[in-house]
Amino acid sequence: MSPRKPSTKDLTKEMIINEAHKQFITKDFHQVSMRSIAKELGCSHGAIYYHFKNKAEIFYAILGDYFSELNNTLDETVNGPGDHNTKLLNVFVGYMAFGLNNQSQYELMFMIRDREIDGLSQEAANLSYEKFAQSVQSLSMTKLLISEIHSTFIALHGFVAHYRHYVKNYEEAKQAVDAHAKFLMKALT
Amino acid sequence: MSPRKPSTKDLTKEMIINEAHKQFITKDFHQVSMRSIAKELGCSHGAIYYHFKNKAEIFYAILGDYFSELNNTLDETVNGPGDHNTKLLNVFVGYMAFGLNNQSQYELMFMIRDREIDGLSQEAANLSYEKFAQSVQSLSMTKLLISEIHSTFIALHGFVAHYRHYVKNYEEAKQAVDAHAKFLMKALT
DNA sequence: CCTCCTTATTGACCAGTGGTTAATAATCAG
DNA sequence: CTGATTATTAACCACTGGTCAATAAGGAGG
Repeated sequence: MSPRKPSTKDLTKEMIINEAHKQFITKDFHQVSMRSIAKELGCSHGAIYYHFKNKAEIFYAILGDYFSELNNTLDETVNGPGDHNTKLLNVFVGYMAFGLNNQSQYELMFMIRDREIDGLSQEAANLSYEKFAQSVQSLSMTKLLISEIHSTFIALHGFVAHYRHYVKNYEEAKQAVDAHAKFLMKALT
Repeated sequence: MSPRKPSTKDLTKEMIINEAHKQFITKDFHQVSMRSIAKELGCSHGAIYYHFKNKAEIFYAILGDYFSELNNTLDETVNGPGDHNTKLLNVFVGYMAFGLNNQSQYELMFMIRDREIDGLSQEAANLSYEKFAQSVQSLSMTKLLISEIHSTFIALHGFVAHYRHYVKNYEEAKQAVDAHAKFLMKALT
């Protein structure tokens, strides 16, 4: 009745995710194909479908870590040193830096709304936004409108969505990031 | 030496563009295929390649009109009635409305930076941005920083990029559009 | 050891994509 | 009618995501 021992080193979910992740760092979702993953893993692309029901599922599995990273960055900024205004500014900078340093991932996390999301990535995105909203409110001197926080988020999102075509990482857009963060500070006070 | 008369009704560039445009209204760039265009036109998809060197060229040909429309909307708002502040607000609202009412087109105009742009769409996008920047400055009471105008544009872009996943047109996001426009007004004053 | 059952994997297949190209049909000029 | 030019087709290429019958690999029980 017992199944085959998983100890024998066949293809594992982990191996697939690792390989997909590896390629995902330099290519985007559409450029990483099931066949390119299989080829690098030395198996047929059909085998992958035994472990994942489709391509999206592989990449959604990867995104979990990135949502965590984004949330942690947020937490660390909020709970870190400095006055409220500085922290708030750093929350903005941190968000943009994350987006620019993880462009392929950011795209899948917040930009692609592929056919029939299982709500998987969608839910995590909403959670991240909630955390962002609460952090911004807690760091603000005054009571903010929900729409103000939302507009702020959208403005940050717009920055990442725009600059990812022109820079490879945060470093290359540092000045613009700072300016945008200050612009948003002004809008909130 | 003269070629065949173009008067005979074969396949024309115009017919192809019209059909592509027609499908482009309800589907996005990736969903409209050379074969779907050819099928509707009653020709083989290979024939299209005689008139256009590739798929992108067809769609870039379409975008010209949309850039014009966007620019015209901007002009009309600036030269229309109302005080400066109201006009400025309407510039913001107009931009977002355009983006939400022409989502597929907006995507190609400002979001997709496909492999090796000929600078075709890129250039038009820059021109549109320049027009926007000048309009905003001319309507503003104070001298604005370039970075402020840029941040404003990016915030508008972010709004469209975000909301296009949730609404079908401007009407459905009217409230949020207004709030966002007011938010940006606050940031600029 | 041998059979049975489960799991994991292959490779052929499907329908679709953008793009190329040799052959050919259609048309015109001389 | 002949020859040149243009426009079109259909077969082809190399891809994509996805499915599935056949099968290899291994463990459990007799």
